[in-house]
Amino acid sequence: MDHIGESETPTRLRTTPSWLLTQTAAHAGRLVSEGFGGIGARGYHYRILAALDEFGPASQADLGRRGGIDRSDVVATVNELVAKDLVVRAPDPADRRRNVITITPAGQRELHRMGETLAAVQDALLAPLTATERGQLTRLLGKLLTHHRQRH
Amino acid sequence: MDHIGESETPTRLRTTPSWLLTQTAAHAGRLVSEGFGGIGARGYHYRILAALDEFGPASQADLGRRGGIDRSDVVATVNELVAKDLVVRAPDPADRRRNVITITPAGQRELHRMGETLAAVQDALLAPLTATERGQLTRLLGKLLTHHRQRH
DNA sequence: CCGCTATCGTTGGCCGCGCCAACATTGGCT
DNA sequence: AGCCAATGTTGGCGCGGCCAACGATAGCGG
Repeated sequence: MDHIGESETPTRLRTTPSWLLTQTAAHAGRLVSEGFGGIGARGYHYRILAALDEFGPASQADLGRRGGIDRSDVVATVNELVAKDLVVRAPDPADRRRNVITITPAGQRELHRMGETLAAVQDALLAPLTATERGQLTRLLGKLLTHHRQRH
Repeated sequence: MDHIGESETPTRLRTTPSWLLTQTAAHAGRLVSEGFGGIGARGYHYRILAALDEFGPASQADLGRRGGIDRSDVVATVNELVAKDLVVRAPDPADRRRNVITITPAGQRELHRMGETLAAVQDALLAPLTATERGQLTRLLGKLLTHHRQRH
């Protein structure tokens, strides 16, 4: 009758690319969360610190655009980063609507730490793939991403 | 100095596989949500209906295992499916801890409809990829998934 | 110069998905 | 009989993505 069995995944799911994507992304997200959670941080922090480090001081709106974060979420994230002294928020004298966000030395150190844990996560995530396969994967995902970013 | 520019993505993000994964998964999820949302459904519904259709009546715990859904979330989802008459919940006479969930004809029709919208989403999602590239992608993702599913 | 429109920061809220703890009920095993 | 495992259910948490509204400010066209 019913084998008290191995709980197989339905074919309809196993063969659906979007399912494979969201599932692997969920695994990746869990690994990243664990890594970042260990140091009291999360993805939004890394995105904003990375943008600040690469492009220099910026307004919150710019940070949101570069990191793909909603303006409202940028507010909360910058609040957290300010509380940790990883970032400084100052009004922009040239445009009084804006705040200028600047990364602090402590913020750069934190970014470096997060980068290391992220690198470890990548290794764990891509463990079953060869070097060439990893290249294929990043290429294909990049292709999808650039395509759908244009499409608004 | 500062070009009021095109809000480029930081290199640290662009080159991180887990970032590519979660971003493309976010796009995929948005497409799926839009498709399903148009018919008042969501991902959990499809997962459970698909499992029921392929393996026949099952307990809620089994459904959760097959669809990768937490027991508590299965409860809520089955409630919704019952309210829509897509599924029937009955106590299992052979094991009074369990409920037996059975898909109804209306549920099968709904599953079919959802399958069609899902197929359309896959096309939109994978539009920029050739057939062989799509095969590569699903193969690589499948490899990652089976690997990390074993690792608990 | 005035007024319209756009942008910015901020608040507050919503949804989907993944997960966990607790509890009472029931089954299975020894 | 007694212990342990499984089940369904309730309630809660966190992250990520998104939207609506508002006041303040800038910029632009008439």
